[in-house]
Amino acid sequence: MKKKTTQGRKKIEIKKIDNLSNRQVTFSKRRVGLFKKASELCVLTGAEVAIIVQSLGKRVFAFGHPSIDAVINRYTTGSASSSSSSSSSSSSVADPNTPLGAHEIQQHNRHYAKVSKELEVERKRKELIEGSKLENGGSFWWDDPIEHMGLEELQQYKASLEELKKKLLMRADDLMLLKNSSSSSTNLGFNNSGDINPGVTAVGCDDMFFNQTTTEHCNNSIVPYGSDDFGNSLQV
Amino acid sequence: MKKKTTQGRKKIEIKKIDNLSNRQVTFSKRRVGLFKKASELCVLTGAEVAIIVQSLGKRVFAFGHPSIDAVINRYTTGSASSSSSSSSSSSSVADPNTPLGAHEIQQHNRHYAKVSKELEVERKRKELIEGSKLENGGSFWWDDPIEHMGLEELQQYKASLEELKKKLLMRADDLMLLKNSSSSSTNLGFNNSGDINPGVTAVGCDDMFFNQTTTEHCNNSIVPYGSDDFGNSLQV
DNA sequence: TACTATTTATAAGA
DNA sequence: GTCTTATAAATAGTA
Repeated sequence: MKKKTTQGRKKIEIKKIDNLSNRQVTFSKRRVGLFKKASELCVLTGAEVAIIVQSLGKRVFAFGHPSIDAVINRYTTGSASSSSSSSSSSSSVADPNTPLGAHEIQQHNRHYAKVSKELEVERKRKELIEGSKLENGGSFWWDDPIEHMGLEELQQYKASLEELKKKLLMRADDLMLLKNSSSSSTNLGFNNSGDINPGVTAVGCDDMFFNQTTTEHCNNSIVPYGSDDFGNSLQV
Repeated sequence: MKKKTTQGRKKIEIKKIDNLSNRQVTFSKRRVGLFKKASELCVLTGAEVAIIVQSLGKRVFAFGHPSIDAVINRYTTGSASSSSSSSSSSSSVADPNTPLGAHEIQQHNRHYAKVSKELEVERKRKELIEGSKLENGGSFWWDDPIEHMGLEELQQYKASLEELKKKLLMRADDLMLLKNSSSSSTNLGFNNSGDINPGVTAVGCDDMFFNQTTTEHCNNSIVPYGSDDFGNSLQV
């Protein structure tokens, strides 16, 4: 018969743990837990995940699927951000002791700028939606992100846009005829008669093997991370 | 008294979820959980964490404390070196554990909150579209007969049309951009040109959202994130 | 979404 | 670090 040897888990407040050793213990436990969660997320949903964790003691732990560098690289470069200058020499930076090249940093910066810009656009679009959603319930199909469309969907999308354009032109003509009181110079017509878009091609995503790497990097030593710690759930 | 309304959580095998929608749901849930765990780890132990998650749909979610870039940078450079260059403007360094300053983090959090909400809106909108695309059929608000409109109504109508036009133009630009940007990179000669209508190839891995969060239940110095200061206006 | 019944994660100890 | 235990949290399936 067992007696109650411990009081079991206690609820804790999410604030910095004062006691150093407790903090370290919690760090270890939760780091493992975090990585396990991450690996499960990868396996269950096929997502790609990269995690970098640095303890206060400067020890660095990393998790990545399909690889830390692949995910980070894609994040920093944004994949399609190629513009002039620097080549596509996206070398994977595997070792934390290997400094980023100027190219990577530039890419990174570009990416950041790009994302910021996108956010800006997104925000504006949101405002537009907010302002005019009454007209049709807030949903504009033409605002659908084309990034996620397949070929068929895109073609249909394009056709729809063109039809819409036609309608708008007709409508504009009607308006002009009926009431030509416009003070603004905005003309509703699309003076260019070209296609909105002849087609969209995207860079293919290279398929990745399912793989997981986890490493602990330490300033003075490298501690291999036992795959058993959380790799067990990764059995494929 | 409650009756047993659900059978509760079931044990699942850690293997890829076959059903797409289930997979998506699980992804969303677990991503949130993962980020929460990460934030707790940060707060409890003062660790620095960066997480990048890419769904199969190529959407990117990122978590970082004190900032994604800072952590990644440190990882890639292998040392605690400086900032992530661009974007950082504030210089208020208050907490030793947050080199970038709470202010910047706060900004990031706002950013994150906004974008999250926007994404939420976007998703809802998409659902609406999916559900009512056919319903609307050919009758959109801009098809309303203007003949019976009053002056005021007409002017508003015109404004709406102009806004619509703007949107369409932006959309067209987006399409163009995507098309152009995708044909770059390692062009070893097998670009899909030569085709009058290049067509569309499945989405590339480019567009992404930059999300950063650092827990909401953090009341100390790290992330002074006022609960719901932002979400209010976005409720649809 | 929101809700539960369960499974998991984990805080304290040993 | 490991193992135990009681309990807090996360979450799979459902309405």
